[in-house]
Amino acid sequence: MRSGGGDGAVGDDRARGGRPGRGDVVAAAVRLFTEEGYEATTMDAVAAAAGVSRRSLFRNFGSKEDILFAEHDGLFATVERYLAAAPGDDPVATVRAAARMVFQGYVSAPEITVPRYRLVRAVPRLRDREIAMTARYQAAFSRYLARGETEGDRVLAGEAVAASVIAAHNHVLRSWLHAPDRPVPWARFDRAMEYVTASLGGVLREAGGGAGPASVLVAVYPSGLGGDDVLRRVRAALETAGPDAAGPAAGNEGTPEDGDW
Amino acid sequence: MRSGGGDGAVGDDRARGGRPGRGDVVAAAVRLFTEEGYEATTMDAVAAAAGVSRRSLFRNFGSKEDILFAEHDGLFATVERYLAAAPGDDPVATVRAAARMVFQGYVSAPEITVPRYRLVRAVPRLRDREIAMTARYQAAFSRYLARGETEGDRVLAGEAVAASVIAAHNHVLRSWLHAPDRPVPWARFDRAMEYVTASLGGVLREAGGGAGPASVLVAVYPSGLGGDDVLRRVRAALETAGPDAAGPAAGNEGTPEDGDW
DNA sequence: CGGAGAATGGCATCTAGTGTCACAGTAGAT
DNA sequence: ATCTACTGTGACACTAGATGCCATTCTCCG
Repeated sequence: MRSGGGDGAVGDDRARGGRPGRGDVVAAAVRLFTEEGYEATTMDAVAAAAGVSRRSLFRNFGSKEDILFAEHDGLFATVERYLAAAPGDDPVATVRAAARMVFQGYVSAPEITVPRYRLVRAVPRLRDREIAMTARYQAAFSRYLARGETEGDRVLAGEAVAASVIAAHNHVLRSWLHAPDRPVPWARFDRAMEYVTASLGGVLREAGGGAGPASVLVAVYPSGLGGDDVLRRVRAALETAGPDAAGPAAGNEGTPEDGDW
Repeated sequence: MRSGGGDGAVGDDRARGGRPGRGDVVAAAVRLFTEEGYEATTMDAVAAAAGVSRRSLFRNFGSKEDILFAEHDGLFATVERYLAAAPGDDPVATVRAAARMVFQGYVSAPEITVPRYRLVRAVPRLRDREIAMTARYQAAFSRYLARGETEGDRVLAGEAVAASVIAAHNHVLRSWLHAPDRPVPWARFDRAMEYVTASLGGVLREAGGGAGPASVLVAVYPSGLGGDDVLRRVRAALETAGPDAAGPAAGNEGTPEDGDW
């Protein structure tokens, strides 16, 4: 790994020589939280370790927790744009693909997600925060599956599917987080998704066959983005296979490379 | 409604003339939160309105949020004891009954749950807290359904069922919270439970037929409780049909009395 | 009545989070 | 190249949730 960190998939805004960027701050905070404990680490300590002022910390991250969950917002925004732009012909498959994007977002930034997972398991406050994050995804899935309706079995079915998809996602994700050095269990992920959506999704699937796991590149970007930027981000996503915090990007060549089934 | 409040199903520990009990404090806090907003209400204001000192507030409730979610802990403990003592012959039915207890806990204390629902929808911090609470139930359900196993399809199936049950519970609960004056939709609740567990629960159901909705009184108490206490609590539960904050109790005569199916 | 134990109140203190203002770095216009 | 408008940063002050400490009060029981 490089010396000071800050060119990974964390969020590198010119962290070369000038002021420390978001990535550096997050790295310093994660280190302090891990070494000295989350509660015991004051924001002054984080500010000092990161080389910024305490005020700038709050300005750029909002709160102490948000330092750990900063990259989540970009990923969530990407997922929401994906759902908004997705065709409605096979909603369950769309949600499954969206969950795949979330999973991809986790496994492609292990420098953050792995130590954060340890912290989340230890600190109740952070655990609640993580749960609230996944609940946001679940709510987005439910909204998409409901498609305007506000009452009836359709809504209930959508919420059940969304909950099950999130549960399956978390199930596979946890198993990976326990041993992040092993290859990413894409096969197990797809199998789990298949399992939870096979039975429950019946009500929602009105057209289009089952359609196996999608192994295509999915990229969603803000509409007001220049062509060069899009090209650059797609290339970056293909190379590093990971989204950065500043700009949303999700790249993934989803060939199952797991050997356990 | 009585003058000072405090004899409902909130948690009345001798709130007659002496010091204000938990129920009075919660009632005062809910009133302030509703009238002046959650963030705008300081703990000093709550302490003054409830007639206790600020220090005692924190001592008895732990935090500002916990004032709103105080009764949840008792209900959760009851559910956990119920799961621990339940026979394992039909785990899905057991979880369904546990969800019914939770639902009962909500609908039997509308003086708290209804205004809290309004607050939860408005204040993000409280929304996260509510989500974390339901996640605790979901985790308890998953643990019960996993029954020791830590890997494999059994665990995934259990987590999916737990997530779906919670989703169905929340679905019906929300619809009731929007119009709490209408009769409690027990029929819709049972139908939703039936729906989400019919397809997914197959893996987990190994014995015992479907077994329609249980319409029996379920009461779980700590083992170190005197016979008189048990009798008194059962009677109280039967009369008020609601758990109080100090002691866990869940009463419910579950005859479907809803007219919409 | 009196003492033991628990609950309460008051005080000091810590820390997350916010508002405000002065200052520095930067891009664009003349 | 200089002025200017804008954006980000740092420093200070302040609010409020939360905790530790200790004296006081209340309650239960012998």
